[in-house]
Amino acid sequence: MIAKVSAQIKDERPRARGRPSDRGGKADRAGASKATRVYDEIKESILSGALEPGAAIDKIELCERLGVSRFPVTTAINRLAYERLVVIEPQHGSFIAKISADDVRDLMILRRALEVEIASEAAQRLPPESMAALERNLRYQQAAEQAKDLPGFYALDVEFHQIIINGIALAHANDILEGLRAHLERVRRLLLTPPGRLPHTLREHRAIAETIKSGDARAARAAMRAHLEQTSALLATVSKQRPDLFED
Amino acid sequence: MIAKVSAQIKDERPRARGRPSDRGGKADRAGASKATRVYDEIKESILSGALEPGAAIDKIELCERLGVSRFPVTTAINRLAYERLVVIEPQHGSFIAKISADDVRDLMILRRALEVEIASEAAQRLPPESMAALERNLRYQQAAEQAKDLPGFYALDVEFHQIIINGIALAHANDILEGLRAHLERVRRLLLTPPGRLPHTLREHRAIAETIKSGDARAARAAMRAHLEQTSALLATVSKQRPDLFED
DNA sequence: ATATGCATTCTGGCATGCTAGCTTACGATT
DNA sequence: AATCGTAAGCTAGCATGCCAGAATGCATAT
Repeated sequence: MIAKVSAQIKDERPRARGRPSDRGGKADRAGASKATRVYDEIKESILSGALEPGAAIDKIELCERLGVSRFPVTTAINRLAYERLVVIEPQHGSFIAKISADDVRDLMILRRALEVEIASEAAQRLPPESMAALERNLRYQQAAEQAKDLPGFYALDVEFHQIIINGIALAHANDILEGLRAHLERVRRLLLTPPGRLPHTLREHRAIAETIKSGDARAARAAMRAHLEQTSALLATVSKQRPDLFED
Repeated sequence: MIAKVSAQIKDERPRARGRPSDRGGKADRAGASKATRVYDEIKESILSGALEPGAAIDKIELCERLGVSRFPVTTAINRLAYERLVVIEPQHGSFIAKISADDVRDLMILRRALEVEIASEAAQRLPPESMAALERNLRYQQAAEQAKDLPGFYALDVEFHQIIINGIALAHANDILEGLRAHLERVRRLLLTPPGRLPHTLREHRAIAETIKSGDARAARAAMRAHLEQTSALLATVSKQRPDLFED
């Protein structure tokens, strides 16, 4: 028996299903590769705002703090660069991507385009389980709204949209929207949604669920479009009040 | 202007080391990093069909053939895995992603959703230079159609759509559609478009350009939707004739 | 003959040392 | 004093060696 040190590597369980970007689940920190763990760590820091736009990423410090070598960190940063959350300047440094107001606008256009189409598809072929999940989610939303639980409501909001996407099994759409939402999430955490909008949002969600349930693709389209146009408008107005948060 | 592939890296021009006449091949991207060159190389092989779906990627052979170490190859394959063109199975191997008929259908839904929205935006704010480029592109398309130059026509087809996207400066949309098109390109090269459709395609392109020029967002939407629904239908019917090319 | 176990030999993940470009700051020259 | 050239210190890119998991094939036992 060799007295191998292997530092803190003890409970490595690389599950057979080791995909770089699995579903949007939360409990995916256990059996992943080091690169994936570092990726998750940095991404969370970016989305939460702990790493501010434009800030340099100190790889060495990250290596020491996470107890890994530079390789997983480099791999993780490459992934983040691919989704444009960081910008790599060769032979110079890696930096947290800045947010431009134009980008936010564009991202919302794209998100709207995709989700409107998805709503249409869902009206035609959302499986009953997903419909049930949607209605259950709406009941929780109501509870969160009455309790004025803003973070809870937001989590349910995200889940609401995800149930629809997962229901119609558009794997690529899910990936893409995940990427879009990552960017939008950054600004959302900067610009707090006014609590007064919760009842409206809940109403809009209900309208979406109802139109999907009725199977009316056109109505579902319209409901989703109206909902996301509200969100777009909100982002636009609030971001105008805080131009300091954006570049250009 | 040619869209830069994976433009998350700001500048790339590391001078090659002491090996002036590396490969006698074409110096298509002499200024890019090795990882990017390998990425381009593999991607082209996948899109062209030289590497068939399901095939294993022999890293060592790639290293020797391209004269690089395993690092750039690993980095390149990681990027490709991120866009789902290859599947990495840890401790087992990396394989060219298979094509499923469902994926093709989903990808076309997404592409349609995005491009319809983009057409609408373009009708409202496509700059005159892009409009001019569009009209010039259409004249070339006519020439290619009359010459029955199928590859040439396809290249112009791709450019046509790209002019619109670049014109309204949706950087993210460009990236995403680039990724979608990469997948769709694979099946396109497998399923040759019947030459008889060229005149129809040209007519549809003209209709799109005209509606954009007129500034009628709704009409542009409809024209783009009609065009891409034709493409979807074509892909669907032809792929039914060749089920052997897909999995499931 | 079949099934089981073991070892060979693949593979990708990871650690680490080296190379070269970019930035900055400091000192020399005018 | 202002400017320019140079060197020092950063960085990411790259090469390479090692490790562990996973398939494969062979040998052995039943």
